[in-house]
Amino acid sequence: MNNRLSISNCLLTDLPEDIQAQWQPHMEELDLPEGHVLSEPGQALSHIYFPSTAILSWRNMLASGDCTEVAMVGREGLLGLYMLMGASSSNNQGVVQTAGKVIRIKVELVLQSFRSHLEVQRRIMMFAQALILQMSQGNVCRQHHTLEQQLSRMLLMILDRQSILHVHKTHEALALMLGVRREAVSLIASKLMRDGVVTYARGRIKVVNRPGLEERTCECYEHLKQQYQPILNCHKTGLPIMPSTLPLTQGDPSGLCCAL
Amino acid sequence: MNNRLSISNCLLTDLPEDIQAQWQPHMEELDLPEGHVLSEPGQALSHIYFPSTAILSWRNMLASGDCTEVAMVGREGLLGLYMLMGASSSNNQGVVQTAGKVIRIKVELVLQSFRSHLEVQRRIMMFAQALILQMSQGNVCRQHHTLEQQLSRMLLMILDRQSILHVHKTHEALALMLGVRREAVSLIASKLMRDGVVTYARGRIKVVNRPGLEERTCECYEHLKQQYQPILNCHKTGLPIMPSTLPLTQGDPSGLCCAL
DNA sequence: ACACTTATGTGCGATACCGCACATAAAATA
DNA sequence: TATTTTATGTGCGGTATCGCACATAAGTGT
Repeated sequence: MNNRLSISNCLLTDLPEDIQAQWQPHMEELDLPEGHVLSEPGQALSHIYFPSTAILSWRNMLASGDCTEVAMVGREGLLGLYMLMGASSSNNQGVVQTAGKVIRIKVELVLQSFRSHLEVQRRIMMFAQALILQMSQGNVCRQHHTLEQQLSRMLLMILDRQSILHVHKTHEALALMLGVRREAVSLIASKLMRDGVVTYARGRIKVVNRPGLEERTCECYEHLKQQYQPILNCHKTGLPIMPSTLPLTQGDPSGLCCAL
Repeated sequence: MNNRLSISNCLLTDLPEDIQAQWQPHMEELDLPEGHVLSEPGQALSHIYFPSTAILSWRNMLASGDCTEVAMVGREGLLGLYMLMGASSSNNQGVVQTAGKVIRIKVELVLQSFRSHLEVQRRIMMFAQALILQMSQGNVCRQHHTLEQQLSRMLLMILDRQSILHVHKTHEALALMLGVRREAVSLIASKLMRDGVVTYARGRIKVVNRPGLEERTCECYEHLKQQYQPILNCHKTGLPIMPSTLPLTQGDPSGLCCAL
């Protein structure tokens, strides 16, 4: 479908060369807007989605309309794991959390390589393991940590998965992800602003003091960071991550805000 | 190690016969007390544990000492998934939540079959998928549902994984699993007692009205039930689940309190 | 029978977050 | 420019849970 893509998904760039060659012609690149729904709970998927500059999220929705983001997937992973694990549906909605590019490949092709190629399997299962720990940590974190700690962690995790310091989100959107009220987020956001950790205006948060966020978050961030370290950095360097539409406001030679 | 065990772990009984035959001689049965720690965070495991009458849990512990049970594994699954997924350690502690028997097998043997045998892989990944949903549901549930709903769900999930109606747990132990204070659990427990849903005394809770619990819990239980249905019931019937030390107080021909 | 440990009951002030109502101001649209 | 929509600020009463202190009662060990 496409002969030359700027692949910045670590899972893809880390694949053995024969698999890369096999998949390459079947890759489709999409540029997706925030909020775009990729999979609905209870439904099968036709493609596996590999985020490159986009960030996707797994959203668990209740009948009441309440919902919570249970996991976040950036360039280190994929969306549609359940299709590879032999389930035909998931309880979660797959949605674009941060607009950007993703690469998609038909399930059958990925599944076939997953089953036949031990290295593909190993790589994807490392991601699955990291995902399990993300959800596990989410559980304790919600139980025992303040909203300020949780929000700080969420901002840091978003930064780690993109190349800019601007988080393009309204308080409303953040509240939805955290599963709390908008006002609660506003309150904490204004506190973070007062403390000079972030600045923001109308749906654009800029992190001006990353260490400040790290001070304000909980141990959960550190735990996850350690878990994600091996998979968030591409081994076979691959192509550089494409800068997004927003200009980098701080000199960042790596083009990556990730502290890993 | 053992030639004839009463295997009631669904994962094991559902295995292809050749694998069963291969694993059988390497199975070790253990009778473990509540609270026994099987794996510490950050450490590798030498064996994979398959609960038969015991229930194991994954406990995420914080530096402060606070902790939360992020997942529960009964006869439908195993403990040590991370060893199969290529990780050498997990952030979670693996601990015996309800005393009983488990079967353990050396990691190397399971791993070898897991890699070489598609059916073994498929079966274990279905369990992994269910586990992911358990954690996912745990996240929304903690965020949006009352403690009464969560406690009811926990009791139901325990019942589904054992053959008796007595939950052998103190309020303290339940509070630890839910990540809340002991007093909070006591308060709700006494309410459930007043309502005739359970009776209890000194660490022994008896569910006398299961439908009552189902009314009091949230949709999360139903979601998980559907997900666990295919793996909680052994297909190749296998041997009946051994009744535990406590006598069955109600006629239960199946010997199973599970409503699935 | 005794002291001791463990499991549960109860009260009270503190806190974090909810739910709602409404104000303000910046962007989008007409 | 005027109007509407969207994003955020703010206040206030309500509720769930916390953290602590202490009472009670059922088992346990000597």
